[in-house]
Amino acid sequence: MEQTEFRIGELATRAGVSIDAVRYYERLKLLPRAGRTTGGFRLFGPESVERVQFIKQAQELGLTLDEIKGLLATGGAEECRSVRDLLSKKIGELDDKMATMKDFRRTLARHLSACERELETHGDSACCPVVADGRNKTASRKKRQ
Amino acid sequence: MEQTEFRIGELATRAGVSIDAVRYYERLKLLPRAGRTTGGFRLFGPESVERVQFIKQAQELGLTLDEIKGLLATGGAEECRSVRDLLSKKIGELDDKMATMKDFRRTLARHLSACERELETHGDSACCPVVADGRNKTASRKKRQ
DNA sequence: CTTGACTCTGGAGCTAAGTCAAGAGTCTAT
DNA sequence: ATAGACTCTTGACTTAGCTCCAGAGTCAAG
Repeated sequence: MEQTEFRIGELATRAGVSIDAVRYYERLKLLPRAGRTTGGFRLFGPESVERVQFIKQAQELGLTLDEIKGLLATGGAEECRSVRDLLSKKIGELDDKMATMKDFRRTLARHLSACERELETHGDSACCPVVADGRNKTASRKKRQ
Repeated sequence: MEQTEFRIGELATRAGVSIDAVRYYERLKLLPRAGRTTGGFRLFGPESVERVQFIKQAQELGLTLDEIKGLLATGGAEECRSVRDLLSKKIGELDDKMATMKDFRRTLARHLSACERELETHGDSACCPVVADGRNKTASRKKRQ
C-alpha cells in the first residue's frame, strides 16, 4: 500500500472545487465518508478526484446532486438494477438534450446572422432583431402545428 | 388589428410555465411590461408565447435568466454589437457543452454496459461497478495521460 | 347585480447548492 | 515548542428561481 493520500485542500484544488463543496458532498453522501488521520483530518486517494470530477461534469449537464447520487450508488443486485435503469433513463435524457441543444444552437446562429446583416446594412441605426419582442414582426414567420 | 390577445393564465398554459413565473420574468424584464386592460389585467399576444418558450429552452440548456436577458436585448447599434458578441460567445459555449455531453454520454454508456454485464454474470450477487468509490479497484484500470 | 373564476400587488417562504464564520484543534518546519 | 498553515464541526447566510399568500379588484355569464 503506497502512500498516495492527501488532505481536503489538495483534493479541492486537484478537482477544481472548493473545500466547502467537498465537505458538502460528503454530507450529502456523494462521497463516501473519508478516512481520517488520528487528529481527524480527512484523507483522500486519487479515485476521489475522479469522483468529484464526475460530479462536476454531471452537474454542468444539468443533473442535480440528488440525481448524481443515484448514479453513483453502489450496492447489491437490487440497487444494481435501479442504477441500470437510471443510467439508461439518463442516457435517453442526454440524447434529448443534445437534440434540444442543436436546435437552440441553430436558433442562436440564425439570430447571429440576422444581427450581423443588420449591422452591415444599417450600420449605426441597427436594431437587433433578436427573438420576437412584440415590437417588430420577426415572429409569425412559421406557426407551429 | 385582430383581437388575438389573452391574459396571463392562458399565456402560462400555452407556454407551459406558471403564472407566477410569467410575472417574475416581467419583473426581471425578460418580458416587456405587458399592456393592460382598463382594469389592470395583463394582455399578451402570441409572440409572448414564443418568447417564454425561448426562455425555457435557453434555461434548460443551463443559461441563467440574466444571460437570457442579455440575449433578448434589443436596442441601438451599440447594443446590437454586444448582442452579437454575446451570441457568438454563447454559440461557442454550446459547442463546448455538446462535446462534454457526448463525453459524458459515453461515460454513462460504459457504466451501463458494465452494470449489465455484472447483472448477467453475477446475478443476485451483482455489485454495480459505477464510478470509482474507493472500495473496489474498478478505478486504476487506465490512468489518464 | 351577483357569483365564481381570474387577476392584481407586495411580500414572505422555499429549495438547491453552496459559502462564510467562529472557535478550536492539528501538522510541520524551524 | 512554537508559529503559521491547514483542517475540524456547527450553524447561519447567500443567490437563483421560483412559489405561495393575503387582501382587494376585475370580468363574463346568467
